[in-house]
Amino acid sequence: MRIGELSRRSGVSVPTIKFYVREGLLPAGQLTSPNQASYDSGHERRLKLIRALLDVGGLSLAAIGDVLHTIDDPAQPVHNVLGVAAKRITALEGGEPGPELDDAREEVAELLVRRGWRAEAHSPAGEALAGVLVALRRAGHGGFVELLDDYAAAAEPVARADLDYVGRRAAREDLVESVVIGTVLGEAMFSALRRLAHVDASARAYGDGRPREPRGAG
Amino acid sequence: MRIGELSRRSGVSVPTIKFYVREGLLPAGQLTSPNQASYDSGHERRLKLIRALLDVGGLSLAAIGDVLHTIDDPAQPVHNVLGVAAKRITALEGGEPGPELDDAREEVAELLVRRGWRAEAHSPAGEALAGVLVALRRAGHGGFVELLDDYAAAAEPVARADLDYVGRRAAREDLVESVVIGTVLGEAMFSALRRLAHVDASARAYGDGRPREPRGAG
DNA sequence: CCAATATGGATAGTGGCACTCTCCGCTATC
DNA sequence: GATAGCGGAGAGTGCCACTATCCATATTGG
Repeated sequence: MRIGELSRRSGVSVPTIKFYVREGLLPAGQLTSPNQASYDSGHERRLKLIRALLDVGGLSLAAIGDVLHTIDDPAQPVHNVLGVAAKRITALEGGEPGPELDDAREEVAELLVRRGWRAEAHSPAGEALAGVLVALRRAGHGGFVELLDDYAAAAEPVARADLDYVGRRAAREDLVESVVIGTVLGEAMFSALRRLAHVDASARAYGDGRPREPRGAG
Repeated sequence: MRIGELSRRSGVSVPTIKFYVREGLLPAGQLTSPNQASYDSGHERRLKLIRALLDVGGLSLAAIGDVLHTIDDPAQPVHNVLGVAAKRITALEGGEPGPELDDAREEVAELLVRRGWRAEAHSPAGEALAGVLVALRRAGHGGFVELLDDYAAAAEPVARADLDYVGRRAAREDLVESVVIGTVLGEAMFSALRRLAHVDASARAYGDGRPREPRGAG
């Protein structure tokens, strides 16, 4: 197909597709003449992945480029792809160093031990968590940190479900893509569900005129 | 205190504080002379809240202004504050209408019935979820939607913990602020935990028994 | 065959965002 | 009385994700 059809199918304008090719996010089409090229379903798929990561995942084009580059490198082991995807979701670069941050890192390390998680406190995710703890305390809501274990307990089955989904993929290309999609869009999915659950819990707690009803486990 | 000290305490530069005042995010200081004003701990607290929502929560200044305006309006009921906070987290404006989106909305409605959640499918959170489902399918990973119930089950205890934390606040100002902090930073906290849990699950599934590889190798 | 449209490639420009700079006349402080 | 800081306001900056324009060439429909 030519660029016009690719544009129609993907919902991305022709100039934007050209822009993505220039930026190295999308491979150029196969040239059939000096100024004609053909694109295939791989281009369409890649374009949809870019738009999902950009629009729903909220990643920057630079971050997306990083992720795609890792996906396309067949030498990269799968867990590296996960690492890059996770790293680029949050651009939270540590924050200001200081005793607050050191304490938060220590707390993250303790949490990992407490839960027996095989992860490092200094990994990007660990740093992001420490940054959140610091921000909570700085904002005067250090009490919220008490929920850390509740949150961690909820994160475990989610992560298991994610890995289970990824594990069902056979082909490497499909696998690494599902890692990225699962990491990024899974986050958006959970966030939306959490907010829906908030609405529910808030309706029950603060009243919308209807009587309270107990809910299953509580 | 004067603006210089406020800047030192909050870590926000003087021009940026002035900018926030101009934009209506921060109330002006109490004028003691035509060109002298004094700021108090309330300003400091508000400034730290702004930075937390901006740096960690990833909200835009416009969204933060919206949220703060709702917080400051004593007539606003608490669940409205939650609604505004939830609404402004994701700027996901519905996406393109079409049969895909209608189907996704229907799916969200069914989920709400299935779980007995008192929330509306057409709420911002419901729309956001529908948007994620559409994006997953468009990206060729509709299978990920199978995890919806697993995710929802994990979201319930998280939402309960959030509301429980909020419920322990007495003063209205503290309460609505904790709603915002909990909604926004809680999301960042869970995301970081989920990624840590991924690392753990991935280490067990793909790297078990082997020594950890340094990042970037491969 | 020819006009209208589409294409690849490149450079330059746009609009939004979150600041940041500069200037002014005035005030607090050493 | 010199110096640093201050409140206020407009203009400028840098980054980001496009978007517009231009050119020579290709394809397409009549």
